[in-house]
Amino acid sequence: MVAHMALDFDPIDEASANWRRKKWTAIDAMAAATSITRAHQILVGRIDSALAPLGLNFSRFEVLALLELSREGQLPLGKIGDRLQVHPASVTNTVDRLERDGLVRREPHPTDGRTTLGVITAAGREAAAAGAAALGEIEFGLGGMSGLARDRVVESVRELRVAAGDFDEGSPVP
Amino acid sequence: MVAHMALDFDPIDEASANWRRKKWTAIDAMAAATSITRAHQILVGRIDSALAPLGLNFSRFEVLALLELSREGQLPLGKIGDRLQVHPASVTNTVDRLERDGLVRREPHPTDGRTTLGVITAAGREAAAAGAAALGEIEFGLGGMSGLARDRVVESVRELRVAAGDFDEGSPVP
DNA sequence: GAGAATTACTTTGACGTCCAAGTATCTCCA
DNA sequence: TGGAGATACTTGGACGTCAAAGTAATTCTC
Repeated sequence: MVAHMALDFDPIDEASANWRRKKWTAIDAMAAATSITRAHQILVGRIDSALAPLGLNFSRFEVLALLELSREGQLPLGKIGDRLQVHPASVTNTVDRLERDGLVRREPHPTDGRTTLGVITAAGREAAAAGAAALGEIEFGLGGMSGLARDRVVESVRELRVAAGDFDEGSPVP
Repeated sequence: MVAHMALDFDPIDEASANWRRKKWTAIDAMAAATSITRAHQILVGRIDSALAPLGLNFSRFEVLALLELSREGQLPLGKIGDRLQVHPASVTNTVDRLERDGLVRREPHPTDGRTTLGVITAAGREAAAAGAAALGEIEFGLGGMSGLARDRVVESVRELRVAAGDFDEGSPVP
């Protein structure tokens, strides 16, 4: 984590004022984008700190959780990338480390020679549960954000995710 | 950018359902954290694409914009890190590249021998303006998110930023 | 006023992400 | 059925971020 000095003003408000003075455009968008960037930074810092004692970080935990929650405890690496929206090379890298730590193992796909399956191990299941507990404990780094604000973030970002083509609209809330 | 397949369901809704089934906790927080993570990913992708033709990326642009908006067009590197909330080593790295491209130059601080100033050059000012225009054009990657949603994100994240100690509360909106 | 502590920046190393290119396998279709 | 194209994963390179250690200069303190 970065050691910061607390400012005596809201840096985003100040940036907005400066941009306005400079007559730059899309100031509301700038403020929102900066907010999301900073929020992400705060969350990753808190989450990685909470997972570090378990030998995990957010990426590794996401893969473990996805496998743990899958029906068979295994998924093709490509499927993992699709679900987590990360690059295939990142999946390879993450699974390498999980495999090195004995939390996941690779297996060949029974019928498709191109495909590699990531299979969660018993140790992996334990790590996933421990990670979920640790993250629940710290509310996924969202401490300080109200329930209403959390809901609004989810709703607001859903608009963006739909626009980005993450999924087809109109899916029912389970 | 990662090439993704559009899913026919909302992956966050689905994850929430799975976590509920597993009796894991803080599901609302998980959904909000996942939303912020994904939003950040979408924004960075769009923003970096828009800035790439200018030889910039978001980090570099942020430094340039900060300098361009500063009173003297120059700031100590440490100040830059404080404002942008990035690690000193990252500032060094970013300024290295900006300096290599002639958009910023380093100068010794006139009275404090420890301090290095980042000074924006004429080319840097042009790049900052061009970057701001390019980002305004794409609304900072927020295309698809309504004005109401953007405002709500800013408000919601402000709670988190205050909790994280980014700044002292109660600063007036300029 | 000399040494200790602090501050500012850089360097080094570990890790994560992406792109582009490479290898292996499968699918499609003439 | 055999080759072109698509698909799945890995590798190598570039870049960004952070932590920790190193260097240099300033400030504090007795």
